[in-house]
Parts: sequence; C-alpha cells; structure tokens
Amino acid sequence: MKYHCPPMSHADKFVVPDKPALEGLETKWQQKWSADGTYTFDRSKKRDEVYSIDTPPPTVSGSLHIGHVFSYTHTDVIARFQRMRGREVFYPMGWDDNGLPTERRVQNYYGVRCDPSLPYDAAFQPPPQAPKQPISVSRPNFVELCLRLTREDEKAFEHLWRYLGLSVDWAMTYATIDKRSQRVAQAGFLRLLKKNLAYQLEAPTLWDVDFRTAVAQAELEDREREGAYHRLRFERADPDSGDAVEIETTRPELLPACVALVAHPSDERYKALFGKDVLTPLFRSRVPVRAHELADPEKGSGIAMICTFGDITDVTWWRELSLPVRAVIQPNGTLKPITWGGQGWQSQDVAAAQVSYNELAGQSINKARTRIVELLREQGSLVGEPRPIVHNVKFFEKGDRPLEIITSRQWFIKTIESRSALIERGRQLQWHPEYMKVRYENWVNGLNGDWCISRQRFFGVPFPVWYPVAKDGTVEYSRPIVPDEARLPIDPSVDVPEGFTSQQRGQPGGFAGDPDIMDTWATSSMTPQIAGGWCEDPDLLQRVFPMDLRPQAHDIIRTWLFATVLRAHLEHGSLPWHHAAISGFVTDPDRKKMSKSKGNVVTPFALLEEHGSDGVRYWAASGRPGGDTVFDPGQMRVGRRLAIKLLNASRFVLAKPEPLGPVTELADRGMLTRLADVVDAATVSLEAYDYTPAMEKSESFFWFFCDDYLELVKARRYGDHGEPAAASANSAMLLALSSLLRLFAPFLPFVTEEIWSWWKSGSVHRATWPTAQELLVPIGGADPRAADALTEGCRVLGEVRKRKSEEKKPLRTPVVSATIRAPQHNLDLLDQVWTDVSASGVFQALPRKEASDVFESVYVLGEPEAKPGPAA
RNA sequence: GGGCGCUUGGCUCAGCGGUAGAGCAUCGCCUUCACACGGCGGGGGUCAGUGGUUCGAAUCCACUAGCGCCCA
Repeated sequence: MKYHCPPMSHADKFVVPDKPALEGLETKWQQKWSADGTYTFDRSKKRDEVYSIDTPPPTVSGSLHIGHVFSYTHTDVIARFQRMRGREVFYPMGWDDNGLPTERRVQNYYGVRCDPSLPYDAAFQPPPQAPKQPISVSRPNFVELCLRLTREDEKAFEHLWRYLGLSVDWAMTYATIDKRSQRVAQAGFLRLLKKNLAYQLEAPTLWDVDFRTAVAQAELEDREREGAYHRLRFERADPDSGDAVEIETTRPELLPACVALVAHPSDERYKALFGKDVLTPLFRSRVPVRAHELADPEKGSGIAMICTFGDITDVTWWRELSLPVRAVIQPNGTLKPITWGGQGWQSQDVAAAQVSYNELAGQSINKARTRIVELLREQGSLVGEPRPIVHNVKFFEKGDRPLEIITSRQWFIKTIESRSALIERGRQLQWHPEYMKVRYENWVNGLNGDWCISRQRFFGVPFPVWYPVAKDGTVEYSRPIVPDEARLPIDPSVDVPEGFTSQQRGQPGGFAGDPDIMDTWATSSMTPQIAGGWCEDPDLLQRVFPMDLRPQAHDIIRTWLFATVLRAHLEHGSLPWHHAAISGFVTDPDRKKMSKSKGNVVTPFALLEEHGSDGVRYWAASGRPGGDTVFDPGQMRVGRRLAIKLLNASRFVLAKPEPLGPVTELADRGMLTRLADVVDAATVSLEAYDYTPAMEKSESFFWFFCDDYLELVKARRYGDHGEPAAASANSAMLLALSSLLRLFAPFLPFVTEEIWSWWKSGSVHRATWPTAQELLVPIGGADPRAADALTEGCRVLGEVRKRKSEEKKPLRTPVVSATIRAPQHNLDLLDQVWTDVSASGVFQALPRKEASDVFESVYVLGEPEAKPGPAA
C-alpha cells in the first residue's frame, strides 16, 4: 500500500502559548477582523458566487435582550459556513429606528412632546433632566432628538454584535430612517401609486386614541377584558305594531351612533321584525331591524345594535347592509358635540335627545358609558342590571386602551387582490423549518382588508405627496402631486412641489403636504431593496437580489415576512429571497416567553463576559430552527468548557509537531476515517440550515478525539515506539485538528481563530470548509477496518479503566496479567492496535486471548508505580 | 373556537420502524508529563395515555389529556 505524507505548509509556524486562555479573545479578534476587513463584502463577485442575507434590523430603542444574541447567532453560523464554503457573503446590519417605540423613548428620555403646529427652533436643546411637565417641541426638533438618541442606541447594539462575533460587513450598515431608506420607501410607494396598487380612502380605520394614529390589522392583538352586557329596550317606531325589542350590548355609550339592529336571518324570534323600524332609547332615532348571517343567535339576546363603529363586525354590517354613518367618537377618544335634528341626526324628540346627549358630549368613552347607563336607568330603558362578562377586546399591540374605529383618510396598499399569488409565493419559498409556512398561509388566507400604511405620527418616512388647495380652501386629496423620483427623499412638510413656491403652502390655489408618515413596516418591508442598493446602485443589486436568506423570528411572519414578500411581488414580480430561516424564542425555565412585561428578560452583555461569547454562542446554536429554547447558563458553561478544551488539546497537538510522515498506524487511520464521516454529516446538516446536529456531531467526535484517541496514541506520539510511528500520529493529529478547528469555526469563532493563529496564516474564517477528501487522500481512501480496530482498542481500554475504577486505583496502575475473551473477529482487530492499547492501559505482559461469544475479560492489577515523569 | 408545535431518566434535549441515547445534575474514584475551568467509572427511564397498522412502534395512524405559541 502507498502512503502519502499529508500536506504541511512551510508557512506553518507553531507558536503555542504556555497557558492558553479564553480571556480577552473577543476584544483581540474583533479588532483584528475589523482591521483586516475579514468580513468585507467583495462586490466584484457575481450573483451565483454570492450568499446574501436580509438581516433583521433590530429596533434600537428597545432593550437589548438575550433573544437578540440567540437568533443572530443562528444567522452568523450560516453566514460563516457559507463564507467558508466559498460563497462571498453579503451580510449587512440595519437599525430599525423609525416608529412608535423610538417616539415613546424620546418623550420619556428628554421629557418632550411633539406639537406639529410649532415652528422649528434651531437653538432648542433639551434640559439635562427630563422635566415632569413635557415641553412641546416642533416636529423637526422632535425628529432631531429621535435621531440623536437612536445614534446612541445604535452604538450599544453594534458593540454587542461585535463582541458576540457577528461576521457583519459594518461598512454596509443602514438605518430605516436614513436618507437611503427614505428614498427606497418613497420610491416604492410612488411606483405602487403609479401602478394603481396604492390608493387613499376615507374609510373606517382602527384607531388608537392615545397615540392618535391609525393601526393595521397586523398590529392588533386580542386581550381579555371585563365588560358587561347591558339590556336595552327599543320601542317600536310605529305604535301598536308589537312589543318592544330588547338587545344586549357591551357598549351602551355608542347608543347615539346606533344605525340599525341586526339578527340572524333564520332566527325565528326576530324574523317578524326584519324590515320594521324601532326607536333608540333616549335619542328616539328611527333605525331599521335587519338580517345578517354574522349575527350570533347565541350571543346576548340574539339581536344586536349596529353602531358606526363599535367593532370590526359593525364595519362589515355597515358596508354590506348599506347603512348610514352616525359617528360619535373623536380621534382623541371623546364624544363629539352633536346638534340633534340636523342631517343624519334625526330624532322623534329632538329636544329630549339633545338634553340627554349634552350629558355625554366631550366626555371620554368610559365616563360617557357610566353616565348613559344612569340616564337609561332613570328613563326606564335599562332592563335589569348590567351582567358582567369577560370578553376579548381589540388592542393596538403597543397600546393601553381598546381600539376605536374612526373614519378618516388613509393610504392603503392593495393586498387582497394578490392573495392567491402571495400564497403561491409562500410555496416557492424554502422554509426552515418547513411547518412555519403554515403560519404564513393562515395569515394570508385570513386577511380581511388592504394594508393601511398611514400613521399619524412624526418619526418616520413621510408620504412623498402634496395636494392642491382649491380656491375655496379645501384640500383636493383626489389629485395628489408627486415629485420626480430623482428628488427623493422629500419631506412634504418642508419641501415644495414643482411649480409652487413655499409661500403657497396651505393657501387657496396653493398646495398642502400630506401630514402623515408611513407605517414602519412599509419601510422595513423593503430591507432587501435598501441593503441591496435598489434605485441607486443597480450593479450591487443584481449581485445580491433576490437574496438567499431571510432570518427572523416566527412572531413577525404576519408582519415583516409577509410584507416583504408582498412588496417584492408587487415591485419585482419575484420572491425577495429563496430561504426563510425562522428562529424560536428564548423561554424562561417555566417555559414562558421572555419579555419585558413579564420582567424575566436577561441582559446579554454580562453573560457574554461571564461565559465568553463562544460559550453563549454554543448555547444559542443548540436551539434548532423554529424551536423555543430554554435560557440555560448551564449550557453556556458547557460551551465555555468546550472552548477551553479546544485550547488545551490544540496546545498538546501543536506542542510537538515533529517528526511528520505518512499515516501508517491503524489507530491514526481509523481516527481520520471516522472524522471524514463527521465532516460529511456536518456539511449536509449545515447546507440544510440544520446547524445544531453539525455542532453536536463535531463536539461528540472531539471528545472522543481527546479522551480516547489522544490517550491511546500519547506514548507512541512521544516516540516510545520509533520515529515512523510517532510521525504517523503527529501527521494524523495535525490533519484532524485542522479539520476540527474549521468545523467549529462557525460556532466558536473566537477560540478557533486564536488557535488557528498559532500555526496558520490568514483567518480560519476565510479558510475553506473541510472535506472528507482532504482527510482520506493521505491514507489512500477510507479505511473501515482501521476504524473498527480503533473502536476495539477503545473498548478494551474502557474495560481496563472500569476495572481500575472498581478497585479504586489510579489509571497508571499496571495490568500485570489479563485474559481477554471476545469473538475472534474482535481479537484480530485488537492485535492491529495492540501497541497503543498496551501503552495506554499500562499492560505489563501480553494478555491471554480466548475466542468467545461473550465479552468476559479479566484484568489483574498490580500496584501503582511512582509517578513516571519524563527524564526525571 | 381554529391552526401549528411539544410531551423520552431530577433538568435540558437528541433519536423518528429493529432489543432506550447525550449533556447537565447526582454518587464513587483519580493531583495520568494538553487540560482540576480536568479525567475515569457507576446509578437512574414500562419514551404522556388509549386504541390501531406491522413479524416488530419512542419512532407510522387515530383519539384523549396537559403545556406552549400564533390567530379568531
């Protein structure tokens, strides 16, 4: 048989520290990587050589938590693997600054409140201490403060990411509020407008009365709240036509907004009433009784009042039954003043209606409810007492008070008409794990309206449109004035449309800017386009788009993932990426999702310092795609121990790298054969985005490598059995270590880079991913018999260790005589590695070998020798 | 109420058709010349329950229960 000498480069240097340690590696290597541009994207590469990642831009005004470290580590593992496989990795970082969380934080941090009616004050500085009474500032001043604070927050995030070891190209960082993002978001909007895929409408919209903004379906959440059914008696409008009707409602304060009653078409109790009119209590308005399938005969009395608008079902009824609007809730959450008897507010007793309503006008919803119940009781229309119930109420996910529905002018993106195409897009996308696709499909199928993207807020991307102001001063929303794309980004509250002067702002015959900003998802749904240079760098875009990977958590499939698929579909007619890798949540030991409101969040930085970034990454990588993972410092300690073990084992391997020569010994050949299988398995896993088994298999092999293989060949390696045998061991160990370091590099980037630097030039993170080939070529192909012999040697060694443990003797205790009983096949294999087994087990004599069907060996121990020590 | 996922040793999980696995914890032992931030060895589970498919089920199917997440 021909043996090859494994390739060893003359550049190898072997500078091994005496006392290797993990401390300080994070700082040392992040600086070196930054200085060397290790992760800099090479934009000369073509699309099929590139691996591009649509990074989730974290909300920097939110708090840093362990979930960030968890999910971003998953992405970084993939990025590092793909880079080592030879792909040029496009891995930018983004910051999601715009939106409500930042506004809230700025309000609290500086003690300010935005008042858009104020003029800009260039000299304004916030007081050093936030005052108790908020200071009103202009919108530009408020935006300045938002930018100032987010810059600080971004620094904290970047520091964490660098310390964690994310292999991001920091030169490509973007923020969703920066000029580039604004240009993309505005251009994206204008193109939808041109294609008639964006439209504005005066329509009932979900509205948060505290934030005073519209809210999209995706931002809703149901919360259980206590309420009460109030039974109200409606008299018949036409005398002598029958008994009064009793309805039940949880929102009696909306009685003045009642436009009809409704019951299920097949409800025998109310069939006779359909088409007839009744009178609202107190306000004496004449309203019809109508039939609709959505009326639930089981709920309350089975007949409900329809108000404009109490909930989403009211909107459906209003639309499908063509009812009039009678709105009482104002954007600030109070009941608006009404003159009864006027258009739309007819009453059979105008004076009484006005008297009753005057008690409610200007009141908040809760106060109005209390008062109207008193009025109804006094007047005798309240039947019995309110009956308490617990029911689900719709909230804005960031809000504190139930949502109202208010009619206002908003911009929408058409989504409903694309529903089936979007389902198809979801099927083209490769999901990791696969079952997450179902969540997407459920969401798309459940959409019940187009996407409302207007927000009545301040820190965000403005709508790039103006409207003509007619001679009579009315704003002509139906004729928006749009800027040329080359002018973007613009702020219509500052910039002036072509053909107008700034003096014409708000004047008859002049123009008015759209006062709203876009939903933050309307911007972040274009992160692939923002990061990829859409509209400004087509050369970059064609090298990275559509991207390879969208990593994100499963809670925002309905928002971020969905919206990004929608925008790419509408704009490019393609998917935004080929793969979506969905990570789960970090849970506390009670399996509860970690969240700020539960008070169980863990700040990550101290953990990184305590366990080392590699240790924390080890824990993070143990969480499989999509799986929720328990916060477990124990696993971080295991990871840290693995990193330390790597340092020490590497020190042993590299301490005496000579002599080198062909890998001839069976134990060495068997070890390399086994490692080749591990490399193949790890590669298959990582290619499938299933990084955890890749790490586990590498780790499991590494412990075998340390505890069994290195122990077995130690004596031979020190030269006890001649130079060629030592050379075989040395060469095999170096080959194995080189592969192991590269297998671990995506998971433990710091410790592997440190060890790599002891003997190799260049970064391990730019080294090529290991292959089975490079391990098998030096031994002339896989050697399964050698692998079996190694296994047999380890089995016998294990028996010897067990015997010594049972007799409570040190491991260096000699075996003075032995009888090894095993099947003949095993005995033959054992002979092949006997030199190593004998040395490691300290056999003083050749054992007797007896072929047997069962393993019943006997080991007779002597007395422990004095500590042998080299050349004492 | 609907969808999805989970239920394997004290804990965290792997295995997903062929006689129960790992790590942590626990117990005992060993200061072995890479490592005490170490090593060796041991104990510990009728794989949630019921029924079915199969020569054979932790693994496939159905139902039940509990937990979690998402959506109504």
